[in-house]
Amino acid sequence: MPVSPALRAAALESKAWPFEEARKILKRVEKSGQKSVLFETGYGPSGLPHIGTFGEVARTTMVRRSFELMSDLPTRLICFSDDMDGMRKIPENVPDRKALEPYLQMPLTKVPNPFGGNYESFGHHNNAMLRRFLDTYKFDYEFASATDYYTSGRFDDTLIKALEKYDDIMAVMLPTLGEERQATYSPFLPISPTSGRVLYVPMKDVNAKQGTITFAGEDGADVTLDVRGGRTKLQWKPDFGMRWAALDVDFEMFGKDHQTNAPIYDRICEILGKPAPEHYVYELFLDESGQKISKSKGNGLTIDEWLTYADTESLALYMYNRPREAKKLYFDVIPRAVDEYAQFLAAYPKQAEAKDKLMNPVWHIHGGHPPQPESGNVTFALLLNLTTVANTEDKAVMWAFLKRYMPELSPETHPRLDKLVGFAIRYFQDFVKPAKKYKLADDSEAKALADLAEALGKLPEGSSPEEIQKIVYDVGRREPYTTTQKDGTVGVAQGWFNMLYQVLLGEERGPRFGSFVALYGIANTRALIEKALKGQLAQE
RNA sequence: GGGCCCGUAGCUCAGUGGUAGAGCAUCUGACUUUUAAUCAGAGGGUCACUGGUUCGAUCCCAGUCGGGCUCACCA
Repeated sequence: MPVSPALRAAALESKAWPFEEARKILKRVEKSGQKSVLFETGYGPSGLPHIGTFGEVARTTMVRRSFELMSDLPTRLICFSDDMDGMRKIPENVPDRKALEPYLQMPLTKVPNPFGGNYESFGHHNNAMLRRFLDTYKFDYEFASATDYYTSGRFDDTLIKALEKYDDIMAVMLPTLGEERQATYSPFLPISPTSGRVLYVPMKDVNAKQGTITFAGEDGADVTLDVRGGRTKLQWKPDFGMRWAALDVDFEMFGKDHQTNAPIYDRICEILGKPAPEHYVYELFLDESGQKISKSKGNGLTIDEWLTYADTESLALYMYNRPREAKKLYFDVIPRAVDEYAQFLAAYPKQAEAKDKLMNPVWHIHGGHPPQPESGNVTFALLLNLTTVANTEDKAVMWAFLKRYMPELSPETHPRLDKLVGFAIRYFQDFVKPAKKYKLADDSEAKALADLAEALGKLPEGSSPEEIQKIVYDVGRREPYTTTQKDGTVGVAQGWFNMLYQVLLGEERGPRFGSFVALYGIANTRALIEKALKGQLAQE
């Protein structure tokens, strides 16, 4: 789709971070005169997809879409899995760990899949998980496997180049290593022709003309191996640079943990004759108490947890916001993200100037095509509150509450709201309900409740909230709940209602009780009272 | 030590070269048969500090102080 000149001009000026990054790429392509642009994200073989994976692809895509506003050059995104890496240790979370022991140090694509199934190997399994993950969020990407790329020969030319520049590469690498490691370091890792393991051994000879390396094999005898066709792979740092050079990668972002090493990857890439890609360093996430989130610690939020309680758009907003800040990632940020997203989306159609539209996060979240916002302004914070008040796990009851106040709403016309209702109910089930503390009714309270149940029983199902409320007051007008009103008549004290909430709902406060009964149902309420009188609620 | 980021209301955080903002919390008032997904309002900030650029700086620049994260022969 052609980009309007006004939009393009705004993109070239915009201060939104994806545009800042895209401009760096634009400068680069103007200089090189290249005809296409390649974005890359990379994955370690061990980790299953996690929230950082989502963030990296989402953010890279934001830069990509921003770039497309500035330039007509075609772009691609490659998601590269380093599945040829040796299995250094057996992951904790696999069945029958012992069965994997014989495969230690072998490329992951040679390790049998501990999860069984149709996948050729553990690596293939992990790749499939990654792809399924990315597909779930409808990312536009091309998957790439290190094993495929190495074995098919796509890296061969660059590997030969690395042999030619072997000394230069060593000169970059050695100063970054400790003394001990320096003695044995090699940028080339042969795959043992006998055992299939990835070998970390020093080189005895490198021959660029022949395309071979020579090293001491596992039995001690010298082995000479052609580096091409997947017979060798490169060490981590040179591998980055080699890959960038071989694929002509233009942009790759990564977390701060790579920051110090990035200049080394870049240098290798340049030694291999290609300009290093543009980079963007993002911050890692912290948990509620400010500790770094790590998979092994299991702190912070997982992507599944986020998406249990909120939608993808809210997570994308979180990822858009200030990638360079170490942000806390825990439950409390979710409702806010959901509501802010809705606010930004509602504002978008009203924004007349391209400049403002491009500063709106929803432009980036939706790649320039945000959907129409829904009418109504029910916030997620409100819905979360409402589940507590309504004390329900039933969407229909939630909607009944909603419609009483805003009759124009319905699940059919407001599908997004309906989804949020579902999320709010999960929140209720997981956080509110377990925290409930039901009070056990004492004798006089039990008597009052029994009277209430009886009085309610005389009302027909479907009575109005007002009728029910009248009964509730009538029954409550007894000791110790009476109070004298301004006009001198006998009224019902707040304590009566507090008792009802504490005993029946496990809350300190609640909705207007007549409304609650009308929506919850008279028979249901009587059953609830019965359970309370038997002490069943307090036991739960 | 190198690098990155942060410092704005009691708390969590937005924000912009032109009179400081939200949510929560606090307080006040109204209303309902004293129950709140109600309504109206209030208080509270040297925008860390110092200098510079500018007609004007919370914002840009330099420095200072304070805090967080990251890197050390793992990819």
